[in-house]
Amino acid sequence: MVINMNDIINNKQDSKEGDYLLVIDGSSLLSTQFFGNLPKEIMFAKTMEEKEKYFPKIMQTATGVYTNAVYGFLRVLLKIIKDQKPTYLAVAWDISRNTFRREIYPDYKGNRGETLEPLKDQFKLCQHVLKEMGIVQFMDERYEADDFSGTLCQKFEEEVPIRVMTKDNDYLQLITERTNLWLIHSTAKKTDELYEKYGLSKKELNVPDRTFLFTPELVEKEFGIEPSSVPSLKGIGGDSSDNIKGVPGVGEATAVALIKEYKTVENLYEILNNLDETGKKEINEYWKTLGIKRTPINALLKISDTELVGEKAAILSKTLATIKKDIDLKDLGLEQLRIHINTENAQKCFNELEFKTIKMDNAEVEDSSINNLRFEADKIKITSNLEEVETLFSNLIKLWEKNQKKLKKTKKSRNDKSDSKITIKEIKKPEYASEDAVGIKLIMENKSLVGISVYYGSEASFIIPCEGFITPDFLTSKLNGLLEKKITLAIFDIKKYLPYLNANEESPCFDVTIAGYLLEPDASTYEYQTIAEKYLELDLPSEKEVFSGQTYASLSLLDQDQYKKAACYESYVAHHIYPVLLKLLSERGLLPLFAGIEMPLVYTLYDMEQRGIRVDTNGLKDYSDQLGVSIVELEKQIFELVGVEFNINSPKQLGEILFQRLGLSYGKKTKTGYSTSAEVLEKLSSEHPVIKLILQYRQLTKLKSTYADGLVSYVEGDGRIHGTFNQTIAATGRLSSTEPNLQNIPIRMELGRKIRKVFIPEDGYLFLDADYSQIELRLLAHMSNDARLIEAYRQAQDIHRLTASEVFHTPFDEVTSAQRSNAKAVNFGIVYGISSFSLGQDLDITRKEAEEYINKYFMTYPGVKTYLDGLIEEGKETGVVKTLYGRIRPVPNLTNSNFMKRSAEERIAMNSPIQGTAADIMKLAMIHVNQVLKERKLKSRLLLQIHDELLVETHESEVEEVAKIMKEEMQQAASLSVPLEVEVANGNNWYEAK
DNA sequence: CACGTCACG
DNA sequence: ACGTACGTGACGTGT
Repeated sequence: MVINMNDIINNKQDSKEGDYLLVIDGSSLLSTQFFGNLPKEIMFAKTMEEKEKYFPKIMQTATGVYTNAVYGFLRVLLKIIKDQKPTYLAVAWDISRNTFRREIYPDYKGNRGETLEPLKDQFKLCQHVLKEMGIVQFMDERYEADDFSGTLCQKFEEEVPIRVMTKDNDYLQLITERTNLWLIHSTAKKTDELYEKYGLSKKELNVPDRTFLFTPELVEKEFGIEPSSVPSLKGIGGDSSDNIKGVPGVGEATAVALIKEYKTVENLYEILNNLDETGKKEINEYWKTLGIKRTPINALLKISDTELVGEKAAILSKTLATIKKDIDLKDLGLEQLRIHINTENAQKCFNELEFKTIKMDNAEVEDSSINNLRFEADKIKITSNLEEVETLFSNLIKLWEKNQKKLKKTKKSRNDKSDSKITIKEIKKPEYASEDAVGIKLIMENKSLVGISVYYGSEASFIIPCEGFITPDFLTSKLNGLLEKKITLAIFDIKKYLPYLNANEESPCFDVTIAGYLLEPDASTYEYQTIAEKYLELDLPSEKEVFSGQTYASLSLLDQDQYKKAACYESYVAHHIYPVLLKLLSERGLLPLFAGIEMPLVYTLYDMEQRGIRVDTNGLKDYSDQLGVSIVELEKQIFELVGVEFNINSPKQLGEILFQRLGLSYGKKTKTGYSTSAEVLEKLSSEHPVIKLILQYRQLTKLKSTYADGLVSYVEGDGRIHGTFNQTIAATGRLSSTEPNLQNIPIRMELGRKIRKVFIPEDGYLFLDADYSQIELRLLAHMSNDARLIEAYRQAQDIHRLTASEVFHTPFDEVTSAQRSNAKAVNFGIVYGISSFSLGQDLDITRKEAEEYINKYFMTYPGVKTYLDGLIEEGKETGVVKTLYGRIRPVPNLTNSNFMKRSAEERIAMNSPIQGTAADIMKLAMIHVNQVLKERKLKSRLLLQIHDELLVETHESEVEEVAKIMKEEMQQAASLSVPLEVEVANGNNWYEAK
């Protein structure tokens, strides 16, 4: 049977979305981006002098040209071109205040302050860049951006639908069925609230971030008036931003109510001017029914020769607020606005402006070069014939060898450029072939191998189901044969297949999933579909999509064509992606980390999972029963106290009981109701005796469901739990543990801690537990190179006490335990990327006091301050922060205009290098410990890693030797400017060994 | 399937 | 202008 590869690789569908014209109010967008990308010190500063102090912190080029606004503008623009895909584009600018409106009203926009110095020149700069990019722009001394926008709308809306992007709401008047508005808000929250209010999905509407899509209907719903009434509304109510006064004495609410009723200024005065005294009284009464409180009729009818009041003011204000739609644009045609970005010029500008994180190719504005992968008409052979399979493999090996010879001839030796500051101790590690790998997929069903798919170019691509003479063992031996020939195999998630793949640390196995993870550690998945799309620009159906609809539980996987497809896709992508990822890893300095840490670690983790950890199932059941008894008792008492039975586990019901039935004072609220978190409840514990019981109940049910009962279900036939360690989840480089999570077994509370007694070693064995002492703070000392912190650790001082002594101005020996524990919180806070707000909350002190602590801390350890600031700087410049071993963490939001997002990213930038380096070091230690144990043929085995702790099951006869190995390997995993301390303990269960 | 809550480093 | 600590995973509830 032969499958044509064209049937398998579906072409990317050219989803033809509707053409439309996008008109951007450039001045609006540039100024919002300017303010959004200012350092927060400037936002907080009150006086101009204070603001100026921080101008040097604004993004600028090496020569001191401010670029923050232009940067933001371009990012937004390119993102829109990519995501919202406009067909035509025009940008309109305000370039002068001397517009025709000033001729009729000299105070027009008279209330505007001076533009901030750093923004001034960016208008011209931005216009220059757009010009270079080939984007059509409109600007003129006499007209404003809105007049050009209005004119463009008028001219083209019959030809093509239009979107106008601005932050000024006087543009609302331009809205029609054909012309919609993207109104820019300063915060995402505002827009989200609006979308929620009207039950709209941002995603479906496909709108840019922080903009709300206004249609005529939505204008009507939100403001109660039609778009065309907007100038009249401003005619009455005025517009403070443009210094349009409206009718003096009439406020905004009244103006809205009047325009809602009369639509235009003219209609309103038509009636008002023809009223007699009784008519005025009647209309006053009528207006009251419209919700108009203070009667504005006198103000509306006021007449004066000297002042601008009443109708005269209304008419003038309306005129000023009316957008001009008939500027003569000569013979401008729509086609002249079609987007054709001159990418070369654009990239040149970006380089000049030193925008390293904006690349033209982000925008996908050009037709991405036709993907040659799509046109391969490769053939996949499916066979379970022994003879055929043998031939396929031997042909594959011949082909490989031929290709390698070719490659070696043309290839210059690759320099693994690495900027990691520490060399990785020599261990066994794989050597990968240049640019060429065999893509392999092992097809599993119920944890057994049912076949493999191999992809190696058109001449050696096949699927082999396990049938007849083709056994799992046979396939294992064939794959092994490839590895012995040093043939590089590219596979997704190798650890999953190690039962059938006899690979070890030195095998040239390239785990595509892990490579994807190192290149982009905060991605959500690394499935073939995602990887193919990201790096090969190839659109494949995901495994899920392939399977959807037609799976037959009764049939074995490989009897179903769609399973074959998915297997083919995966080996196909693995093969094609190898040279791409290898190059990227090399370019980004990630190869030493990949080959020296992550790949060898795969086998260590596999060993740990295979070994599993023994559990005293009876002990676990007893523990569960005891908890059960206490829970029932607590339940009874709680129901008695509140006088009604309810589900205590339901935050909804509990909230209603506590805060409505019992009337307790609620603190926080969540999206869905009252918060009943432990934090909130603890503050209430004096208000009602039931609170303490509820907290106890929570504690016990958690222990019973998650730990006691939860763990029992994971114990396998051998009396052990074989959990999974995930290597590609945590964005910092840490491991994660699932099914079950063995990294969050209780320890902080005694009751929970007791559960550790059921984790027991094999008969004749003991547990050895080793943990790094304060590894993150020590790394902070090393990485910041702060003299004082380093000295303190070299002298083995109590770091929390030292910090307390300095921060609280107390002699070292007189530091109280409360001071020490506060200082400890500060130390932690620093590692997490501190904010005074949160530290204050944590310590229950004011924000100001917390800020004092932080300031004192930074005065004590000035190197730390410099280091942390440097991390943010580095992140802004390069888009990533790095660990000592070169592991990267993207931090794209350091320039986000949303304060919250930006601040969160700053904390990430400060924390990730530290947390990540600790993870790197621990991983190295694990590989070493595992390797030494095996080399020395010891019976002891590594079982668990809990971030800074290792648990080993040690044979009684080996305790001392293994304790020494652990301590030494962990301490020597990295050589830093401060010592790494490791504490080792042993015991007959996990409780004792800690 | 999202959310709230809580367990760990 | 925003209302937060960094990094995880499992459970129960309620849509």
